[in-house]
Amino acid sequence: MTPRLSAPRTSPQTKPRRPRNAVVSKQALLKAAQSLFGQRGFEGTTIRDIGESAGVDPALIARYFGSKAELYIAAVVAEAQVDHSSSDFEGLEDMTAAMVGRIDEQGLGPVTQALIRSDTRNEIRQAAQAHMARRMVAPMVADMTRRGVDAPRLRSEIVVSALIGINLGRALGWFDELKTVPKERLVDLVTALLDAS
Amino acid sequence: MTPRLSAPRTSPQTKPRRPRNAVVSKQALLKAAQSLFGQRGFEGTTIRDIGESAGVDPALIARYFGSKAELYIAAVVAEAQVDHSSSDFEGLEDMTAAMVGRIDEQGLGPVTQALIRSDTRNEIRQAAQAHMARRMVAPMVADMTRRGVDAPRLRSEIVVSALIGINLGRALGWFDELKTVPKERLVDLVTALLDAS
DNA sequence: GAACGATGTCATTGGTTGATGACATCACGG
DNA sequence: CCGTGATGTCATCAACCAATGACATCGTTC
Repeated sequence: MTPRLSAPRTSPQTKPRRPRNAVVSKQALLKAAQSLFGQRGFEGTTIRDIGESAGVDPALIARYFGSKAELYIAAVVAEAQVDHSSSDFEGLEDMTAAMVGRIDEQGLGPVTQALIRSDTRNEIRQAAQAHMARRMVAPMVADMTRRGVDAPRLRSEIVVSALIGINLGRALGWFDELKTVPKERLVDLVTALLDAS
Repeated sequence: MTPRLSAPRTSPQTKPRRPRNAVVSKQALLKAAQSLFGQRGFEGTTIRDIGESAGVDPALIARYFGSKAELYIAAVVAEAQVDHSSSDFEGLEDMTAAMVGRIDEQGLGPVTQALIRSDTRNEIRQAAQAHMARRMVAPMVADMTRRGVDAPRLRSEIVVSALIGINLGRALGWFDELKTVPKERLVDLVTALLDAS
C-alpha cells in the first residue's frame, strides 16, 4: 500500500543511516546473535530481533553470513574460540567454577543451547557436541587415565553430563536453592559430589 | 486451484470417515501429542503433525483442547499423573533406573522437554518444575534428612539436576559411550557417583 | 570528478503455522 | 420417522518468518 511513487528518499526526515562499515556491522550482528541465540535459542530468535538488537538491517545477515543457520554456526564457533583462551584442565573444581561463572554471567550460551534444543540442525549440534567432547571430556579422561581410574571415558562423559545438568538447573531456575545459592558454595558441593572417582 | 465447483462430496471415492467418537479422538490426540511433544518439543511440533499422527483432523484440537498450548499442558499433566502410579522413593538406584528406563523407551517426554526448552510458556514450565520438585527432590530430601545429611534440599536439587543432565546426554546422544552403554552398567556407575552424600 | 564496486535499506514473495467458521454427516431421543 | 445437537471435514484467514532482489547511497580508485 501507498506505493511510494518516486518520492525522493530524502523527503521528510532521513533515518540516521548506519555508517558504512561492513566489519563493524558484521561484528554487531555476530555479537547480537550470540546473545539472543544464547537466551532464546534458534527458533525463538528471529533475524529481525537480531537486526534490531544490533542496529543493523536484517537483510545484511543474508549478505554476510548466508542464512540464519549459518549465522548460528558462526556464533557457536566464535564462542568456542573465545573459550579456547581459557587454560587447560586443572581439575574438576576449576572446570565447575568456570562453567558456573559463565552461566551466571552470560546465561546458557549458544553451545549449550545447541546441545539441548531438539530443533537445532544436525551440523550445529554435532559441532557443539564435538566442542564439549574436546574441551570438557577429553581433559577429564586424560586426568582419570593418569590416576588409573577404571572406564575413564564413560565416567568422564557421565560427570560432564551431570555438570551440564546442574548448570542447566541453575540457569533455568528449576529449583529454588540451586538457583540462589552462592557460586562458591555450589562449586564446593558439586566438586565434592562428583569427585568420588 | 481446481475450485471443486459443486461436485457431490461422494463422487470418486469417499475417504474412510473416522468413527464418530469424541472420547476416542480426544485420547488419540493426547497420546500423539505426548509422543510428538516429547520428541520434538513444543515449537517443533505442529498441530498438523499431531493430527496426522493421531489420524484425527487437526481442527479438533481447537475443539477439544482449546489451543495447541492447552493441549501441551494436557499432555504434561497426563504424563505426570501416569508417573504417580509408580511407587514411592526407594533409594537413588531405583530413581536412576526408573529415569533411564523411561528415557530409553519413550524419549525425553513432555515434562523434561518443558524443563529445558526456553520457548515453553511460564505456566507449563512451572508445572513441570513443580512435578520434578514433588516427585524427585522431595523424596530425596526426606531420605537425606532421615540420614542426617547436611543441607539436604540443596544437595537433592544438585543430585536431581545431575541426573537430568545424564539422562539428557544419553537421550540426545551427546557422547558416544554414554549413549550406547547398557542401562544396568550406567545405573551402577551413576548410583556410585551420586551416592557419596 | 567519474565510474564502479561495496554497503545499507526497503518491499515483496513464498511458505508455514495456529486458529476459525461453514458445512456435511452421524447418533440419539421423542 | 424426524429433528436436533454432537462430531468430523474442509477451506480459508491472519500472522509471522526467512529469503530475495531492486534500489539508493557511500567510498575508493583511477
